Amino acid sequence: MQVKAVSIHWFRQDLRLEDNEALSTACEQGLVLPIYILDDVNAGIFKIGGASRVWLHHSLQSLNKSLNGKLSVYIGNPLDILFELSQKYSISNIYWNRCYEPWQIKRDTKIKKTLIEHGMSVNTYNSLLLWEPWEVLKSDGTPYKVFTPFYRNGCLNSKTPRFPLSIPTNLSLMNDTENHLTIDNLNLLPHTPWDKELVKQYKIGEECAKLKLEDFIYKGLNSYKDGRNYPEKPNISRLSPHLHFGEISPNTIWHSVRKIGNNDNIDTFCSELGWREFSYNLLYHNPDLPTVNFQAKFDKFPWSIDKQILSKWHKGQTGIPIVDAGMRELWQTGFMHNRVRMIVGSFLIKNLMLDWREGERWFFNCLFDADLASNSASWQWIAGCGADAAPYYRIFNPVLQGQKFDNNGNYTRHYVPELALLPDKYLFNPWEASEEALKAANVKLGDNYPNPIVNLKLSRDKALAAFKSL
DNA sequence: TTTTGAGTTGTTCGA
DNA sequence: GTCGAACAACTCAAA
Repeated sequence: MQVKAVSIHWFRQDLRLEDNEALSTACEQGLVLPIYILDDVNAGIFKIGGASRVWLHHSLQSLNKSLNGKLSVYIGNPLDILFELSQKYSISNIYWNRCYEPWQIKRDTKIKKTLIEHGMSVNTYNSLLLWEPWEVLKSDGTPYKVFTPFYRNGCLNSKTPRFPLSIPTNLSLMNDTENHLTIDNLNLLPHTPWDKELVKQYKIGEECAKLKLEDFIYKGLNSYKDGRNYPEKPNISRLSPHLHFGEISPNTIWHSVRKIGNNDNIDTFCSELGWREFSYNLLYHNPDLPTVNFQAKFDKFPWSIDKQILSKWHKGQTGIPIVDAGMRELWQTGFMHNRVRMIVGSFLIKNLMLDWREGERWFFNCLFDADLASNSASWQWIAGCGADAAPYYRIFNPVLQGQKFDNNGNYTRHYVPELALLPDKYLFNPWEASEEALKAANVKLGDNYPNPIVNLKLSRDKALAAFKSL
């Protein structure tokens, strides 16, 4: 007699066993069929980017291993797949953890409705956010637009985030034996093997995420508040890709850090999780956030369109060392330090005057941690058109930023080795170095390193005038 | 309804 | 070299 599963657990952005409320609850009911569905159909223009696919591939491999090879994977429209599976194995309980991107909400609402109409039970949980976006609202019932009150009043003054659940001990799994699709068949890896070098730098999966958190608490957290600004220092957690795919839950991170105690470093780190919540909250209440200026007055901003200039920004060939270092870090590692994200973002928008959506698109495709909510909220923020955004006159000077936050030049020299021999004084502004200094460092501007593609002062003044005219 | 205080991340200029 | 003010008023949140 065929053994019948009681439930399906549909893995999405919760690729873990620990603190997975939907999975734990499904396991309490009995035998579970765990599945993953690659859905590029419903995602449309928001389907996951190139780097994220690579991460996803390895994360699924890791998850499958934790599930003793019982993960069944599919490509296609989740409604059809769930419906077929439930018919084939007579399963009437479906479990998943909620996702919050607008296209996912639309899809999942329809799936839930249809399945319920067919007599099934659909059980959904929160394992991605600390607070539900529809629960954090002002007293008048409308969403927050400023971070500090959102975080202090909306989040910290409301209920304590759920304490993490342990790995289910009663994990009893089956797979779909008639499905022969493997994780390799999802074709998440690129045809040209650019991913090999990138992946070498990471350990992907739930166990590694947990170790990384412990390592950060031990080595990075103590000087987080200050150290997080320096791209060369080991004070950042680098948990973002793990968090995006749900290899670790925000609750696990929150409570692991909170139980240590209270100090500025811990508070600052927690507030970064708060910024993630704020981004999700903004996206939930403003589904157009990835494509439309949050502040409508920016709709008439005179963005420049110059594919060649944009391409130089992509490649890290702008002639501005700290900008090129950041863009090359992104290309070579699938990650960019937050301080440098702000610098390259400010440069794209306020010096090159290119549309923030160009930067958003590039980041979304290149970042392992690409996350629709965080990415769009952050680009809108740096562009000045977002919620609680940087004022327009707050334009980063990439020379000063380099001198201040990469003060020994280690970061810039690592990613822009052609400038490595320049003394600190000229590392961030080689165009101001004397002929002799350049020659001594074997730098030939316009030859082995580009001249700056814009004049920083003139472009700054131009941007100030354009923003002021709004 | 009105009022009041506050608002992630910066730079430049002039005293 | 250091420091405060200006940038420019505006919107938001909460009492």
